Amino acid sequence: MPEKPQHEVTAAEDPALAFQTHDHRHCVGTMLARAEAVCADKGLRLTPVRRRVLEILLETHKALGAYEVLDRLAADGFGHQPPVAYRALDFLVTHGLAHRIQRLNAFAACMHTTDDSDAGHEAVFLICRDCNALAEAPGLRLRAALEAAAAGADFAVEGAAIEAIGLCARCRAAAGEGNDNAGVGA
Amino acid sequence: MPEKPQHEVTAAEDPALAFQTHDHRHCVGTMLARAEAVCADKGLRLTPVRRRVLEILLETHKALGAYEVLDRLAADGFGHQPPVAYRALDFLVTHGLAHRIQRLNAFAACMHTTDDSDAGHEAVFLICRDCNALAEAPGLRLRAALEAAAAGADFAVEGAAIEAIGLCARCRAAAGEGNDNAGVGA
DNA sequence: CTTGAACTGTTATACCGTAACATATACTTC
DNA sequence: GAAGTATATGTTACGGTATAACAGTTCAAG
Ligand SMILES: [Zn+2]
Ligand SMILES: [Zn+2]
Ligand SMILES: [Zn+2]
Ligand SMILES: [Zn+2]
Repeated sequence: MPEKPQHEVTAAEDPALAFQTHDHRHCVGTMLARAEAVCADKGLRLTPVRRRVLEILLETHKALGAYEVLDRLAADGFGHQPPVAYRALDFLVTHGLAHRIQRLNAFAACMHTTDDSDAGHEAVFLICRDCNALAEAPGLRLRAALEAAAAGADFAVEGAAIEAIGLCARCRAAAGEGNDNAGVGA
Repeated sequence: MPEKPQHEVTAAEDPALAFQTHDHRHCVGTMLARAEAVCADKGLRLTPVRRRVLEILLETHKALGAYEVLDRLAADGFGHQPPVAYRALDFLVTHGLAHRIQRLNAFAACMHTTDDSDAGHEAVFLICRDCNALAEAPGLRLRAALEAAAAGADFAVEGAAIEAIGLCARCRAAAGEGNDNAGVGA
């Protein structure tokens, strides 16, 4: 069954979209614009490599390995060596424009519009083990629960990685009906 | 200031102990006994390598890299090749006797006595960025909060890694007073 | 234009993890 | 106990992930 037409909403506002067919150009445009705004605001330089890396990450709601990113960069005429990718990725992660997904040794574009707690903001990552799509859900509640749990050990939380593995609605449905369906989120 | 004398409590019952001076032999004894009980119960074989790996992990409330474990194994007359360590570690992780800490690409002995949800039980890891000590706090509340957050994206959580970075009480105190203090937890 | 800081690119290397196969040990069945 | 099967241990070899160190380039002032 085909999806209903989408209105102008990005996965930044509704994480569930990452697992659905949607007009992804809105996601890309919104997040790229935010990146430019953030950099202008903080006096950071969104150089060609960095911008291209962000674009590459934004192409899909999935996490990409550094070497995958590197291959794409190389194909675009940038450097062919790991540090080229890692440095750009570090820049994006440091300034809250991308996230490292520990579990996958991979990176994904940040999907937040709210630049209130810009760098190192808290997020929860939902990773579908079937289609590999990745959504970024708001983690404020979880952060509070985490700090409560940590308080019991007299531990001061500075940052947290919260990564859940599971099945998105689409893949659950497919599994239940013996259906097969193609990729999503790009 | 020296710590007050400890009674017979392990880090399994009080995660905070992982960050304090304590009689660690209780931790080791308790967890080793639990491992044997679990294996006997499930018909698993806690072979010499596996047992030794668990002992190595139990030596300290810190996460150890696979190659670090391997070096210790080799020194004890076991194999010198990576798979020797990885297989034993996989066994321990699979059966809930150890955990993989994604953020550190490292492993730590499980510090739970409650074998209710034996394998793959949920836990929150608190990692002190200063002394590298690691505590395992109960994660039931967080798991609930996580499922609630995931429900918003119609995502079914099957497993989660929750890893917090921060400062333990001891290291906070040391930082605050310009003190220096030695290692802890072993 | 000069100077220093930041960015890009390179070589080389270290760390983390697994595939594939050979050997040895432990259970099962006769 | 012997034969056969499953499990565990050990080895070689390789692939994926990440960083150190250094050289050249671009940029923003001064
Ligand atoms: Zn999108
Ligand atoms: Zn999915
Ligand atoms: Zn202990
Ligand atoms: Zn500490």
